[in-house]
Amino acid sequence: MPSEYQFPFTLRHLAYFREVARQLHFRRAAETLAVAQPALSRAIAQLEQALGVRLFARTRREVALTPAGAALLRQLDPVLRSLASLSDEARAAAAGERGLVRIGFTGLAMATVLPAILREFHRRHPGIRLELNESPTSAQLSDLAAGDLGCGFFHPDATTPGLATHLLLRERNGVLLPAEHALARRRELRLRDLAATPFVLFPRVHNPGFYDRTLAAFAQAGVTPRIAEEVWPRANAVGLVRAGLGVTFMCPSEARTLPDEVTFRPLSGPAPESRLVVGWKQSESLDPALAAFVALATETPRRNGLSARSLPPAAARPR
Amino acid sequence: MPSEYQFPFTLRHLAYFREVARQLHFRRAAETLAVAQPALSRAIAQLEQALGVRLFARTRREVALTPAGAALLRQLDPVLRSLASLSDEARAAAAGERGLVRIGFTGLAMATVLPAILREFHRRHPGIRLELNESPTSAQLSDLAAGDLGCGFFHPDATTPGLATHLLLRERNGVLLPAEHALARRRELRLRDLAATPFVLFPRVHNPGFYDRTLAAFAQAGVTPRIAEEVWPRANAVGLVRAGLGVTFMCPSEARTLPDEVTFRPLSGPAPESRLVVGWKQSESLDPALAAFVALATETPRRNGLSARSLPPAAARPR
DNA sequence: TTTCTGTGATGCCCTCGGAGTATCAGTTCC
DNA sequence: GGAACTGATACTCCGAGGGCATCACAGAAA
Repeated sequence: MPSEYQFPFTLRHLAYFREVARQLHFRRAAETLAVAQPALSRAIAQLEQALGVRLFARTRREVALTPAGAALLRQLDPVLRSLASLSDEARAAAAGERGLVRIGFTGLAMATVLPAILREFHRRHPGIRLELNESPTSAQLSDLAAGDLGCGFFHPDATTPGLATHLLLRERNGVLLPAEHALARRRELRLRDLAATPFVLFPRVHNPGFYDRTLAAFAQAGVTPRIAEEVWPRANAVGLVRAGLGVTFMCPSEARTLPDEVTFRPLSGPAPESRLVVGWKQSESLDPALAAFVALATETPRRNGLSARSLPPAAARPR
Repeated sequence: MPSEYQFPFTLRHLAYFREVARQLHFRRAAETLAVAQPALSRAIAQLEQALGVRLFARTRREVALTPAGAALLRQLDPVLRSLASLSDEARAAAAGERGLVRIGFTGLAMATVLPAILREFHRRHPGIRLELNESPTSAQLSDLAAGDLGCGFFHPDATTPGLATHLLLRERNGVLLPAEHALARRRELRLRDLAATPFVLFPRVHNPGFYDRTLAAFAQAGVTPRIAEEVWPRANAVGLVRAGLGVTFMCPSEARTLPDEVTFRPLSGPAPESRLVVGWKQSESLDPALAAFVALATETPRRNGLSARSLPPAAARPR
């Protein structure tokens, strides 16, 4: 591994060489470079000695490039150009015009608010790349704490210290059931109607908040649910319902595009509630690219197709 | 056009930054770089001021990269690498391991000696690119004089001053005639047999030496040729012969792969002679890449499939 | 041939910036 | 509260880079 770069020349030498090579005339090049001619002669001599190669064939009357000089000149411009762009790139990164934001999300986020946010963000900040990872709430929380994730779209449990969150979505769930299910003919269901029906749920660890609210809703309705299967990610629950293994809960937002063999019905009375937040690590100096993303994600979310009344005031704002 | 590159930083700044960014520790980085820690602190501060961007987030106890610093670090290595390769490339060019040789050639050269030379040269000097242009002798001579051509494979006329040449090929021509031609049944022909047959030749200007030797051979045989067509490049003469428009001269070397409709027959007695030389501009300091090519082209040419006795001693050698 | 003009190289001196030493100011751990 | 460690600052020194004057040489002009 090249741990050290030691250069036998300086950028000054290279810039001087370039000008002499372009003009093939020391005096004029010196004038262009705004230095005296002797300084230029010395600088070129130093560069030649540093490289161990003669760069110019000088007669008393003419200056010509040697093959080595020609090779150097040919290769020099791209290098100088990318060197010059270094500062611009660094400034762009500082201004949040470049960068990478690592984003975690759950299936509900991708089914609801996330696509619109991504599209808009890419429009506003084309220089910032996004890295998207679907992962459960629990994993996102630890990744956020470890700094492996810039921000996450997840389902909040208790508030985690050091984490700022902003509520994006709060929806009463409905029920997804096989189309041929007896209850599918009703327009609306109640939890207690489902006492005898096996449920498809998910491992509590992945989203304990929603899991617990679900069981609380059952308790409130005076029913003990029959949990037939646990599956993850939740999107796979649709397949199990379709196969007739049971019914499951689902947000109305998620229920827009469904196969024919399943039916979505809203719940009246007690119902589990899904909450989606965007969360990021509290910090006084947020990465500019991340700050830009969070700013967009926490904007007034009317354009996400949610009715304004379903949303509480913002919990926190970056910066 | 960016005529001037002015850098607000030096390579020293960049190398220092890189080391601090890698170690995230000023004191240890200073030790690695073999400077005192204050010098490093100042250099980084200067770089930050020059770029107008904070590169490190320093607490009294910890150093971290800012987004700008991360961006700079990410982009820096490739630039430093190509910068470091500059000297190697220049040295390689001086040593003749890099470069470009512009080569002119005629059809005869490509049909005989050139392919083997090109193959061997590419094997020995993979870093040197070759630019190949087919052009007549006259054009090559002026291009060589003007420096637009490094060396040429052509048919010598009078020796041109300032040009070094080396004879590669000297062959008595035979005759190429349509397969159904009456004379095609003979194993060998004489020029005077061809008195009544129309000839396909070429404009004298393109190769006056061979043209004149051809007419001289006719005169020696006591025949005045009937010139039916003039065509250039000479390879196209095969097509005309094939079409039955006449016969033409050809080297045995060229006559190895021919269509069925034409027949090659050697000449006994007087016959025009083709000469092929490689020539280059006489100079005390030849471009290393060109020198390498000329050295190969003027090597003992046995491997070109020519009998040694048909070749005079080398006329000149580079260097 | 001689003179003149223009080329890049060299000698001398000065200045400015980078480096080292010593030290400071703040943080963390015991 | 002290010890140990961090990066930043003050001060001095020195050498690299620059300018000015000049040299050595090659063509052009007379």
